[in-house]
Amino acid sequence: MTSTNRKVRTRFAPSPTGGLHLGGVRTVLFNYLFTRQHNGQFILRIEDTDRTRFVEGAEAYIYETLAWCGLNPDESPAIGGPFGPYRQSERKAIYGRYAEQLIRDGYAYYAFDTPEELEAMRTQYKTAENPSPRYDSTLRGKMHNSLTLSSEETKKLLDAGTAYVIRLKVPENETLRFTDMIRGEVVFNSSETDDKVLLKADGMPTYHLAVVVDDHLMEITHSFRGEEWLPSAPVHILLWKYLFGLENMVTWAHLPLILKPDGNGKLSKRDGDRLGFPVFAMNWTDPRTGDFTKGYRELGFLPEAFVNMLAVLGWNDGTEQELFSMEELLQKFSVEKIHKKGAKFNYEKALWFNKEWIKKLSADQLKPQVIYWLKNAGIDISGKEDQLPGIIEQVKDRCTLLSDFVEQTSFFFQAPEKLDLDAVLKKWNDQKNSFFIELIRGYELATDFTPENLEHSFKELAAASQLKPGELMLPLRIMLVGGKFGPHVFDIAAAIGAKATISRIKYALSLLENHSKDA
RNA sequence: GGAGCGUUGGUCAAGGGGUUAAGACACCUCCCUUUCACGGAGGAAUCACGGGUUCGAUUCCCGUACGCUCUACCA
Repeated sequence: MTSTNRKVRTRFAPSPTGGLHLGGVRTVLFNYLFTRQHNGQFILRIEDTDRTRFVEGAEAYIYETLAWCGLNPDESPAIGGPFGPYRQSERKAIYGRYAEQLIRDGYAYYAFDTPEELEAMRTQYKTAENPSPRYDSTLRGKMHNSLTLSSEETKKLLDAGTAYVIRLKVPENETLRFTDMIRGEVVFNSSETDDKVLLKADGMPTYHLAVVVDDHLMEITHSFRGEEWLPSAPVHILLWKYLFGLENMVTWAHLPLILKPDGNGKLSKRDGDRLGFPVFAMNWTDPRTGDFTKGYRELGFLPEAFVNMLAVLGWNDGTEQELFSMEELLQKFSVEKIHKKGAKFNYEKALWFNKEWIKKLSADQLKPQVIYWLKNAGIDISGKEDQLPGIIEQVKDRCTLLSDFVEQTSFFFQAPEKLDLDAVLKKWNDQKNSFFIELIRGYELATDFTPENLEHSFKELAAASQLKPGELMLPLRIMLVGGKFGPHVFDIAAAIGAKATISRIKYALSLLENHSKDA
């Protein structure tokens, strides 16, 4: 009946008020997957009708986030399209016309109540049973509007330039229903919704008017939005009915919320700050306050992992599979399998996804990212680029975040800055010291510096010195790597070469000697 | 207060009238590993509660409880 024969068109309609929240990106993802599966078009529309909340740079941030995630729109303010403009602030006149039309048709009215009057109404009618009185059919007769005023009075006020809003005249006791793609049929009674403001005093529309008008004008067929919008669906249903016909209404899908890990409730940026994980996709600095908020990208997440993690937060294909590439998501995603229940966000699991994706990607695929992180950390890899894929291959199973590549690979390029001497000091003695002096001699003479040869001569010397190799390997590791981590120690020695190996051993020996003296 | 939505292990979840109720994260034990990881083996749930329907309900229906969202000239 509705849009089955129309070309699928969806939209993501964020407000440019700050960084993009996890939930926002997931909404984009589901939009995108659904749209691509139906060979439709995905539109980015900027809902900047609230001038007071507009934040410079937020729109650019949105483009960058979508690009990073590989979720680019087909139409947007930046790239244009046949249904522009795509910024609601630039469509102001359009909404005004529809609001006036609603008034002419008797579905809306002018309201002149000042904020103070509204406040007075709320306190006056507030009772224990009704803590938040609404501007609705029961009360509008008592307020200052074109329904209670004579048409002459109304005209006079309008002509005098009196500030006004246009409110929807919500009918009494009307059953309003629609079929949600995720929840099935949802029913409301119109008496439960108030006379929502459609057009604000500054002439800008509220979300309710703008979303319906634009969805119609932009020929949107399916609308994915967060569950927090469900209670305002009756307003939108009414608007569709009065303006464009219920038969043309978009098909809605109200997505479950992403909840905070502890306790309950919507996940907010503050929860991330409090619990120590990002909620925004990328770093964000509020230009007004200077407040800085960390993002997933800069923390060292791969976009593949970020998208994957979001996809399975509230969706699952019914199998055991958890790791999905974008191609697989495009193939397997289905709205029917989106959950109804909100999911508590689990950062540990998000890290796990990143770790899995680092393991999953090849060294070549990881290489540009690793180079970026190493350069950022001031590590000079010049002359060793060719070795990088091999090095990445050796350490990638040990990395959870891309940033971990710095610690896990830096010792291949430069001597460790700090040595975990405590790890060796406890069991250090002259015998071991002599062993390493001998080892240096041996390695200086070594012609074939392969891991196998190095290990072989190391063990031979250990046996000759009557020492257990196990007690010597950790010291060697500390000397070369700086700490108790990393790939096999002889692989590292071979990779950095004889010269570096020997100088690092010598340097460590000198430190150990000083410590022994001190003690 | 009201309305709407929801309720399978600590978390994410599969499943769905008859099952030993999958799997993953985290946690614990062990194996592998002369580091750290990877990997491997194992450990824990009568599916919120109460009624129905049924030969049989975690699965269907109705209540209850609990939770969430909304209740702005914000989206």
